[in-house]
Formats: sequence, C-alpha cells, structure tokens
Amino acid sequence: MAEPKTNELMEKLVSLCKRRGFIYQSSEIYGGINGFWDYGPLGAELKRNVKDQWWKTIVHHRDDVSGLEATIIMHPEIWRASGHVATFTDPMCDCLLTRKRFRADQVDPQSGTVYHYTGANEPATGKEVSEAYSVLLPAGKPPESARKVAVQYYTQRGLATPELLGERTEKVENTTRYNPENGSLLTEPRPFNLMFKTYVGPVADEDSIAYLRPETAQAIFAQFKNVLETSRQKVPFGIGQVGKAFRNEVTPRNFTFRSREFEQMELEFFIKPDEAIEAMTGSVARVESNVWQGEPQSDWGWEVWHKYWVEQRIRFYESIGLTRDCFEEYWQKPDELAHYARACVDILYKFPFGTQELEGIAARGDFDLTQHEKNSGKTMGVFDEELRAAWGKLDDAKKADLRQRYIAGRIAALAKKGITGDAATVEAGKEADVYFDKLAKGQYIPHVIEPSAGVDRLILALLANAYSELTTTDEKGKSETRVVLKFHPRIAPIKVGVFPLLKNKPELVAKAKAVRDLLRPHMTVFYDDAGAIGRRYARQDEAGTPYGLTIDFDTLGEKPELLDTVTLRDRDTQQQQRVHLKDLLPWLLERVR
RNA sequence: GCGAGUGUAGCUCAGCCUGGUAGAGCGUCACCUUGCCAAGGUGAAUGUCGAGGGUUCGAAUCCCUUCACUCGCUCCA
Repeated sequence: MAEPKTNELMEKLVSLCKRRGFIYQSSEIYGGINGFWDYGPLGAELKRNVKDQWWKTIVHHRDDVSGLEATIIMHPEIWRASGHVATFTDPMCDCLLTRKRFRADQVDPQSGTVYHYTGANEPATGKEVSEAYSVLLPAGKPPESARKVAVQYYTQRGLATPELLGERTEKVENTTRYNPENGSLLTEPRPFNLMFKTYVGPVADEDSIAYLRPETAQAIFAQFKNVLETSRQKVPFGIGQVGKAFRNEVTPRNFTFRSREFEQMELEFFIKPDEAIEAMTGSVARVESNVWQGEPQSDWGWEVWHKYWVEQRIRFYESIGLTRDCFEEYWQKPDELAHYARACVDILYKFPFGTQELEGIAARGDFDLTQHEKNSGKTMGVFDEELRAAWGKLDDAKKADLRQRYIAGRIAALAKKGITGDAATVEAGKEADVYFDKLAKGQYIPHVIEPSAGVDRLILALLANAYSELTTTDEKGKSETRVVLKFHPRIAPIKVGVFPLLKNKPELVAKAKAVRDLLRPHMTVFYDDAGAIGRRYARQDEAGTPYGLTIDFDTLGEKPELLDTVTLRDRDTQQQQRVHLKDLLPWLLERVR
C-alpha cells in the first residue's frame, strides 16, 4: 500500500487543504501542536454538512431515535465503570535492543542468569560507552548468546567492535524485567495515560481529577434512563450524539486520521434481549446473509439488528457520495473481539495510506448498562408490560428450553474467563435465576448495537474520494492540470457560485448580485466577479462547488425569449444548461438537500 | 517513546556542500482588458529562512537544543 503514488496523493491533499482553507495545522504560528488540526472556512462548512446529514438521517428521519448532547467532562466514576481508567493507564515498557513495546503486566515471568555489564569500549579507537546493560540468559543456554545480545546493544550505541566491560552474573527467578524473546533488559515501566486528565475546581489534588471523555458513548449510557423517561421512547430505540472526544494517542499519524482531539457521531441503539423476543414472538429472526433485512420487525434479535445497522450505515455513506466499492467490511473474529462485544464490524475506507477504519458497528450486549448499574447502584433495567404478559402465557417446556440455552451461553462465556466445571455450572445457574426472575416480571437490561463513526476521518475520506485532476491542453499545446473536488452536492461547502459574465458591465453585476440574494437564504452561495469566467469556474471546481451560475446579456434580455434565464454549469460534466430564474431555487434545492 | 528524513512567500520549490544579509513559478490583491472553462497587460503586497541558543566581523548556510511534519517501529482499549 505504500506506493509512492499514494503518498503523493496525500501530499497533494494536505497542501490543497491548506491552500484552499479546508484544514490547517492547529497553532501553526507557534510551530504547531502534534495531533491537533483546525478546520478553515471550507472545512468548517464541509464538516458541518456531514454532521447535519448524520443527525438528519439518524435522529430526525426516524421515530425511534432521540438526540443527546452531553458534557465532555463527566464524573470520573463513569470511566471506572466503563473500564477506561483501567485499560487506558497501563504501564508500558520497551525492549532496549529491538524497541518492541510490552505492557508491563503482560511480560511473561522468566528465570535464569542475568549477565550485567557496566559498559563497553572499543580498543581500536578508544571510544567508550559507559551505560549499564544486562541480559537474561535462560537456563541451559551458553553464555555466548548473552554476550552476543550485549554486543548488539553496544553496537547500536556507536561502537563498531565493542568489548564488554564489568561482566558479573546473578541468578534470578520470575523476573519481568527482561524481553522473553531475546533476553534484553526492558526500560522501566512508564505509565501510558491515553485519557487527558484535568482537575475540576481550584485545587489540583487527587480528589479533583477528571478526564476529557475518550468516547461519547458513555454519556449516552449514563443518561439512558433520563432519555427513556423524557422522550417517551420504548425499546427498541436509540440515542444519538455528535461530539468531541479526546485520546492522548501515542503516535498521531496520517494527517487528521488519528488526532488527539476528534469528533464522533455515535448511536447507541437499545434492543430487547433475545430471550425476551423469543418469549414474545415465539422465535428470533435469523440473519440471511447478504439479504437486505427490510424494515425493523418485532422478532428481530441482536444479530438481525446488528446487520440492519451495518446496512443502514453503508446507505448513509452512499447518500453523501461514497460508493460501496470504496469500502471493505471487516467482521472481527471471535478472538479479536473486546470482552464486552458479541460482534463487531469495521467499515473500512480505502484511504490513500491504506485501508483503515471509518466506523465500527459493535453489538455490545448489555455490558455497558450493566456496568453502570453495578457501579452507580441505580437500576438500568426497563419494564415491559407486554413481555410480562407474554411470559405469563409461556408453557414450562419453553421456559426450561430458554433457561437451558441461556445457561449454556453463560458457561461458554465463563470458560473464556477461565471458570470451568462445577464452579461455572453453579455460577451460570445463579445468573439464570436472577435473569429469568426479572424477565418473568417484564424486566431486563437492554442490549445495545453501537454504530460509532469518526467525523474527522470521514472528512478525510470524503476529501480523498472527491479529489480528481483534470488535464486540459489549450490551442497552443500548453497543458494544465486543475483540481476538481467532486463532493456530493449535499455535503459540498459551497453549493453554488454566482458570476456576472463581465464585471465592467454594471447591469450584469447588479443582476448577479440579485441572483445571489435570491439563493442565499437557502444555501451557501459564493459570488465572484474577479478574472475571466473560466478562471472563476476553476476556482470553484477546486473548492468542490457543484454548480456555477453565469449571468450574461441574455439574462438581461438581449434575446427577449431568454430574459431571466441563466447559464447553469455542472462541475463534474462541465455541461451547461439554461434555467429560468423562477425554476432555479427548486432545481437546486432538490439536489443539495 | 525510538530510529531515519524534511522544515525557505499562501502553495510547490531553488539557494545550504564551499557563510557575505533571500529568489523563481504558481497563487493572492488593485486597475485595465475579457461575450462561457485557470487568456492578456500594468502595478502591488507577502518571509521572525520552524523556534531557541552557540561559533563567527558576519549564519537560511556550520554546531547544539527544541517543535512540527513524513516514513519505519510501537500504540490504536
């Protein structure tokens, strides 16, 4: 994937973004700051359009989704409940020889003989390195292999033919200070805090620590009950949110693709557990592969809902101009899934720098709400009158069948955690008692499907997708390459450019300004009278403006039958048509929204 | 965080090796011109040479430090 051509495209994109005002480096006048990017005039419009389109599609155009806008700083307990405090603060250490990084708590303990050195020198040149180093030699291996590793280390420090100094040995047991692969000493474990930390209130002490949210999802879970109450929604329903999130990434890379401050568009869609569906409808619908599942049905379990949302999300991308062949779907394999996930699909976009994740659609079970119920002590369950009624009519055989399958599922889950045999059977039985007791009363904790998209990487995908070059050759044989950004009209920062054919004719200028004023309440319009008309078209092509309007002498009535008509030029085809002013607004609105 | 490379006008880059006080093309702006695809003319603006320090009579140029970007490791719950 690292062909020069692709890097070239990224370089062109980066410089275009700056030149035309899509994306700038944050704090550029002070030398920039790693992992932060600003959106310029065109970028701000583009991003706004994309977020609006998501919001319209997910929230406004559906009855079963409500919106939320939560704060960036939340109670720190939220991040303990979600597991972020634990997983985002693991100490890490690096191999001093190969630079490979390890989680300090995941290094396998080893025993053997440690060979310590105080340094090394090079008799031929008199150079000396006085850094201490040591190598762990597993029992049974010859001492030469330890020395060989040490020699490699000092060679990296600038000695061509190092002679080791101050060798001494030491027996150790169960140490985690050495690389299991080559015996090299590791660096001291250092904390890697991927959450941005701050302090709430004037006193910066341990008790006032708070975090900038590393994802927007948790706020939705934390406000789940409030939204359920006030929106009068019933499961299945969703809560959507667009907002900033922050991660102290080790290495921000690939322009805005991995930034430390970024924006997410997340939906948490809450559904009934499969057992409840089965109790109410008799069976749970199955996924038929590669078949569109149609509109939501009452017998959908999590698998069909998951598939449904994958399809919905791809349709969204199609609606803003990304075709299916830009994507790859990656269904995570069972052993890759995070502990809380039942399934996860990554929608990958074929970026110039590689095929990378644009959106993840995870089936998270009831993990998050359960965690918050446990940590907050507040119930996250819902009550379903119909479920209670349906449960009352179930025969005992069906109940026993459901319970048996549930227990089998729990035993499998416990086995993953290392709990097996009688202990697992007993534990699963206890869980089943609690769970089915509640189901019988019509109570359950909803499960969730989470389509989670990164706005900034979507913007990058849209820019890469829109980028095209057009090479023209004039009559003198001089060829010229111009850039055209082929944004879908829905997301284009500027919808229409308005140009008087000539700027030294006041009637044309006045009429063009009138046309601009006619359209401006309804869409972004850019008026331009500088330079030749072709130049103005080209400038708008580069900004991705889908339509250009030219006001000429016919508009003013030079040919009476053409009075009040304008030339409408299409960015992608360069074709022109004449449109009457009275038809103009509906014609444009139909295409830009 | 490690290693390599890069950093000069809004953009693309020359100048650096061999120190002598900064240039080109494109773009931008103004005026003229221009009857539909970056036409032409005239004029103009724009640089703490990424930042800080050092060597030197003198630093874009040599040295050190630092920041940012690109690539390779690593990380991406």
